Amino acid sequence: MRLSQFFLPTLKETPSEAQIASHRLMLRAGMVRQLTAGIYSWLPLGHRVLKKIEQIVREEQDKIGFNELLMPTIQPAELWQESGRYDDYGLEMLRITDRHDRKMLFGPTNEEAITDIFRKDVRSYKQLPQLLYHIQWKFRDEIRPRFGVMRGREFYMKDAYSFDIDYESARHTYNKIFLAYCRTFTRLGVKAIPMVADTGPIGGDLSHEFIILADTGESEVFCDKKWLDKDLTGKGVDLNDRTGLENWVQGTLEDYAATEEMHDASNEAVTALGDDLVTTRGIEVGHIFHFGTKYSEPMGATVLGPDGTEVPVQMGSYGIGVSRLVGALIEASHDENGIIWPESVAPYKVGLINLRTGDDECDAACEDAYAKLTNAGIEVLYDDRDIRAGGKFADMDLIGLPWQIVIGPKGLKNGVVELKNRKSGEKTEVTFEAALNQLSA
RNA sequence: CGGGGAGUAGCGCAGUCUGGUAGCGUACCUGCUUUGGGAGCAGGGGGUCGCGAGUUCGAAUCUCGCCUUCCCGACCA
Repeated sequence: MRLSQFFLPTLKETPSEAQIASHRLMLRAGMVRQLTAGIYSWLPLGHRVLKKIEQIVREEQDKIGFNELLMPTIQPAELWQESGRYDDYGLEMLRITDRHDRKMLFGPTNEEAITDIFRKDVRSYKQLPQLLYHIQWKFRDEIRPRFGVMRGREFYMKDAYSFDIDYESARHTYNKIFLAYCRTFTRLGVKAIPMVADTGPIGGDLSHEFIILADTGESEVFCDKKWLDKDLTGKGVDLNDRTGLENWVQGTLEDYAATEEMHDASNEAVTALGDDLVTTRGIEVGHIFHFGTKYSEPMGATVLGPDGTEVPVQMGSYGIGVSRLVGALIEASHDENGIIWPESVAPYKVGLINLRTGDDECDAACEDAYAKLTNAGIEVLYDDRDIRAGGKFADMDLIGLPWQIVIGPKGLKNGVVELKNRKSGEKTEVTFEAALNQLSA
């Protein structure tokens, strides 16, 4: 993409409403613009990151056998009256009325809707388990939206739902999701620590939150320092081996980690840690629940078992805050000059900087580099704008692409370009071909 | 919802106390000179001063009401 043809409204100064790093940087880097409190438009750069995160989340769901579908954002009130949550959910649910005076709502989550889909078409235990998910916008009318996309009212979430015949089977599904989440966050380039969680209004008895450690996190968290460099990729774990997977999950959860609500300072496991207990703040980016028959029972989601009796199915739901992750990743990775994207979610892999737009030799070298990078399948953002070098450097650091290739008259005289790593700040002078090779690797 | 800020050009701000032609920086447009980490000079465009009432000869400024937004707290992917 040529920057001259890209909508990238970067800001030199921070709009006064933005307080925390991710919000400031998302506005300055031209990723989002606020429409009203807690509701944002995603500009091209932000949209690319959102879609990259979404795709990684999707791939890891698909790998454990979940089926993607898409449910509506608007739901009828009756469904929620059936589950009993229409009254329970409170003011956070945005309620609306259609032209026939029918009560509708903008979905804050989809347990009811998915249960309705399930109950209409699944009749037998032989059809279980059913593993379904979608990635869709949600609306929760937060009392106080804040921190940009981290606590918006409208947000993009992956929510998965499972239906199993019994607890053992449901627990296996839970374990699969647990592994998929560990892998998802690892691929996103962050450490998200699973912590035993309060099940809250969704209910149930088995639940973990995945928390990214960051100073600006919303809640205080406590964990064994072993978590900080623990491998969560679950290499070699066989998804079909129930016992093996269960053992891996239990082994992983062996070390202490708890959110503020669940933390118990007098617990033996905590006191034994001593200085190895890390106290910091965290951002919740995922939450998984097993809640049994909480919805299947009132809503009549039953199947016939092998013995011919009708049983309510065992359900679970599993969420990842996709739009929140954009902010959370920035909180976890930035410096005074801007964002530092992990390569897996960067809007482009490389920024190509033409230091002297308008200079024939520079333009030709950059055009050649742009074509070669593009042909090599490398996502490149080419800054061909006719502005001074300083502005290009500043913008490129701000938007945080992992690599920069800087081409200017001085380097060209010596047949070299500058290759800069955004994260380490390391700059090397190499031939363009060497840079291309390194980036292709 | 309780407490505390803020609404003046795209963004950052001054002006409000003490009423009298709406300003500065930056961004934007034109020209010239520049060009390796946010250039210089000259010229130029852009404002219902959040909205509505009121007081006054006259309101960004004073009074009343409303709206929006940000921060702290209780709640949450």
